[in-house]
Amino acid sequence: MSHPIQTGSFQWMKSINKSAILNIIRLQGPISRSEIAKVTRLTSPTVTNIVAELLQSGLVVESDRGESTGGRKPILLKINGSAFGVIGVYAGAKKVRALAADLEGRAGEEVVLPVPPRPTKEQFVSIVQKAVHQVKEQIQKKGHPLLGIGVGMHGLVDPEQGISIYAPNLYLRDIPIASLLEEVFKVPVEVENDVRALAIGESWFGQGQGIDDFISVHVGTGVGAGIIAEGRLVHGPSFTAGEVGHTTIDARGPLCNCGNHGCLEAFVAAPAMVRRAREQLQTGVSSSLSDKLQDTADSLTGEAIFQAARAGDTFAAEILAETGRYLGIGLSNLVNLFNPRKIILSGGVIAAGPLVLDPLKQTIRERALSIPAGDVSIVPSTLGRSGRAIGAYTLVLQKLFQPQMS
Amino acid sequence: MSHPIQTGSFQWMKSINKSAILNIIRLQGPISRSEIAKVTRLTSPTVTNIVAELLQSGLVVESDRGESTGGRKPILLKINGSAFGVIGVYAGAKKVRALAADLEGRAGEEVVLPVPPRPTKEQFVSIVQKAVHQVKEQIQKKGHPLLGIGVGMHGLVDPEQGISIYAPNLYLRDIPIASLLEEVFKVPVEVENDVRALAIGESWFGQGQGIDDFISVHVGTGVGAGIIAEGRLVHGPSFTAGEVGHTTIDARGPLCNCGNHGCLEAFVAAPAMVRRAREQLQTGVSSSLSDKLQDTADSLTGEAIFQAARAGDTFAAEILAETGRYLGIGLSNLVNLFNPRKIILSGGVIAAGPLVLDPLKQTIRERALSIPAGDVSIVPSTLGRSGRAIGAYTLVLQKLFQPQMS
DNA sequence: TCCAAAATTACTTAAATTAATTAATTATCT
DNA sequence: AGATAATTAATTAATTTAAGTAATTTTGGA
Repeated sequence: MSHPIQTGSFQWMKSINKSAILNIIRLQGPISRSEIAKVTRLTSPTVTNIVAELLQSGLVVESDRGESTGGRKPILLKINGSAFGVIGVYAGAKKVRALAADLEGRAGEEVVLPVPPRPTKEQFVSIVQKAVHQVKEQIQKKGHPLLGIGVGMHGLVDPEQGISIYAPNLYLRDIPIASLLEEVFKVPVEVENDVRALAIGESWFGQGQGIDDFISVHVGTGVGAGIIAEGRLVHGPSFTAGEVGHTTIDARGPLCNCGNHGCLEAFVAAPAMVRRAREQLQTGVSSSLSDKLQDTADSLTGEAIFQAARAGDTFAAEILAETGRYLGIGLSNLVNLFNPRKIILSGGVIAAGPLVLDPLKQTIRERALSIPAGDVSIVPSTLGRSGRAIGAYTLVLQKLFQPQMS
Repeated sequence: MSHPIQTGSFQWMKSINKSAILNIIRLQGPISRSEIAKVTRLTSPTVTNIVAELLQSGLVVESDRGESTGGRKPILLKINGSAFGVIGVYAGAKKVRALAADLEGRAGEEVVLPVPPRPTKEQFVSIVQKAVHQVKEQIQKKGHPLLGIGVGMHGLVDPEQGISIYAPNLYLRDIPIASLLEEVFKVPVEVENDVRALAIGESWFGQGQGIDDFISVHVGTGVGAGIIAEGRLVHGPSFTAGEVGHTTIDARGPLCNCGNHGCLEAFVAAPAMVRRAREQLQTGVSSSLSDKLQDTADSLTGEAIFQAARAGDTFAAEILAETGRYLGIGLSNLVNLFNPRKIILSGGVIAAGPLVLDPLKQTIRERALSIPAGDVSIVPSTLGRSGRAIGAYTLVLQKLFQPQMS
C-alpha cells in the first residue's frame, strides 16, 4: 500500500513556512524581511515572527543594511554559515573520504583513509569512525557545534533505516551505519548511496543548482546515477533506482559481471575501458601503451590511457572516443526516458575531458530524440574528487533545511 | 530557475485536508467520520466540519449505517458516484475514442470515430468535438452535470497549457485543444499525452491502484511509457519523459524512423514485428503466413501473426517470442533505472498474451539486476482497448480530487 | 520637515485542537 | 424484561495556533 495521505496541522504549516523562509535566505540571501515576504507571498508580520525564531535558533543572523530605495534601509538576513559544522563521509570500497563543512558548504581539509581488501564489518566501520573523528577535530577547534553526519556509502543502502544493505565490492551486508555512528558521536546520521548523495551535492553546491530535473552520472569502477525529478531524488521501493551501469546498450555485447550481456558498464567503466584497450593492443596495434601490455604490475590503467592520449597517442585517443560514444548511447537512453535538463558527469573516466566528452555529446545529438536532446546540457561536475563526500554532508544540510515533522 | 518555494496559508491547509478526506472516502469508502479521523490523524470535529462541506457540495453522500462494535452505529460516507459526469477522449492518429463516466469511473458506451490520413487541424478538432458531443448526450440523458473533459492526445503535449505541441503521426503542430474545447463545452479541459494519461488511469482504476512506483508501457504503432515515481507522473521539463520506444537496446541494430539505430521500437512495435516476419519469410521459412507475403493488401499484420501463432504456427510463435525477448531487454533497462514495483503492459502486441509475456519475463529475470527484478511484477493491463480514454477522464477526476489552489 | 520603505505591534480571523455534550447501541445486572 | 452501565459516534462549545489586516514606529533620503 502507498504511504499515508498527507494532512495538515498548524505546526505542520508553520514548519513548512519556516523551512521556506530558511531556504529563501540560503538561496537568495542576504535578503531583507520585506523581500522575503514578497517572494514567499507571506505577510510581513508572519515573516517577522518566523525570522525571530530563526535568529533565536542561531541558524540565521542579521548582516549589513541594504541600499535604501527612498525609505528605511532594509536589514539583510543571511545564514549563520560559519557557526555550525557538519560532516560528510564517502565510504567506498577502496577509500574512505571525510570532510567537515559549515552550513554554507565551505569544507575544510579532506581526510582520506585506505580500505583494505575484504575488510570485516568492524574493520570497515572503525575506518569510517576514525575518519569522522579526524575531521571532527577541525570543527571542535573552532568551537562550533556539530549538527550531524552524512554518509555516502557504496552499494545498496536503505536511507530510511540508515543501513547498508549490500556493499558488493566490500563483500559486506547489513551494516547499521547510522545507529553505529549515532552511538559514538551523539548526533543524527544520514545514510545514502554514494552516487545518490553526490546528486544531492550537485543540486546544492554543484552544477545542479536551481535545476529541478537532472541526472548525476558517476563513471568510475562502476557506473551509477542519481536521478532528480521535479526536485526530488528518485529511490524506488527497494532503493536501487539509477543503475545506469547495468542498462543494456548492445543486446549482443560483452558479458558484464552482473551476468547480463552488453551493459553500459561493460563498455565504459574504467576496468572495461582497460579491457578493451588490452584486447586491441594484443592484436598488435602500434601504440605507446604497447609496452605496458607485458607488465605484471597492471600498469595499463585508465589513467595511463588518458596520459597517453594527452601525449598524442592516437590509439589511446580512439579508446577514449569509443568510450565516449558508448557512454553517449547510455546517456541518450536517459535523455529519452527522463527528459532531464542537465546530465552532470563525474568520475575518473570523465576527467579525460573533451577526448571523451566531445564524442559523447556528438552521440547524444545523433541518437537521442531531438526535443529532449535539444533541451539537455551535458556538463562535467565541478565538485572534483570530493564530490561524494560533499554530497554526504549535504544530506545533513538537506535534512536540516527541510520542514521538520511530517 | 525552479518553481517557487511552497508556503502555506489557512485555506491552503484546509484544501489539503479536504482533498485528503475526499480521497480517503473514495479509496476506503464507505467509511465513517470517526474512521476517517483515525486514518487521517485529524480530530473528529475537523472531520465533521470538512465532511459537512463535502456533503454540501454534493460530491459525498451519507449511505447506510455500519456495524456497531458496542456503541452508536457509524454513518458511512461515500462518493456520490453517479451524480456527476466526466468525459475522456483518446485522440489518436487513426481513431478518436470517447467515453462518458461517473465519479467512480463507471463508463458508458464508447464512441469511436475514424481519423482520415493527414487531416487539417480543423478537421481533427471537429472529430474530437463530435465524439465529445455524442458521449455528452449519455450524461445529459441522466440529467447529471458535466464536470470536465480530459483528452489523451497522441504525441507531444504541454499539459500545463493544454496544447498539442507536435503530433507526428498526424503531421500537426500546436493545437490549443484545451481552449478550443472549453469554448464549445464550457467546462474545464485537461490535456495530457495519451500514454501518460493511461498511466494515470492505471493508477486509479487499473493495475496501478495503491502502487506508488510503476510504469505503464503501451506497445502499439510506437512504444511509449508513463512513469509514476512516488505517486507522481514524471513529465520532464519539455514533457517528453517516457520515450522507451527510442531507447537503444542494440547499438548495431536496425535503423529506426527516428534516425537512430537499434531503438526498442525498431524491434517490438507492431510494424517492426511485421517487418521482421517479412524478412524471415522471404528467406523461405515454411509457415502458414508465407502466402500473405505476396498479398498487396498488407494482410501480413500483427494480428495475422498472432492468429497464426495461436493456430500452432511455430514460425509465428517464434516471431512473438523474439518480440517478447527484445521487449524484455528494454524493460530490464526500465527496471534497473527506476526500480518500479510494477510494469503494466498494454497495446496490441501485448494482447498476444503468454506467447509474448513469458519470454519477456524470462528475459527480465536473466538481464535485470536481481534485487529490482525480484521486486517488480510484470502484468498486462486490465483496462482493455479503452484504456487511454479511461486515462483521459481520469485526468479530470484527478484534478477534481486534488487540493484546489496552490 | 516630510516622504517612503522597512519593520513591528496590536488586532482580527481561519481553522485546527481540546474538552464537554448528546446520540445511539450493545452488554450486563437485577 | 426492563433498567442501567459501558462504549462508540457525532456534534457543540471553548481554546489555541498562526496567519492575515491595519495601524504604528523606525529610519534613511530628499
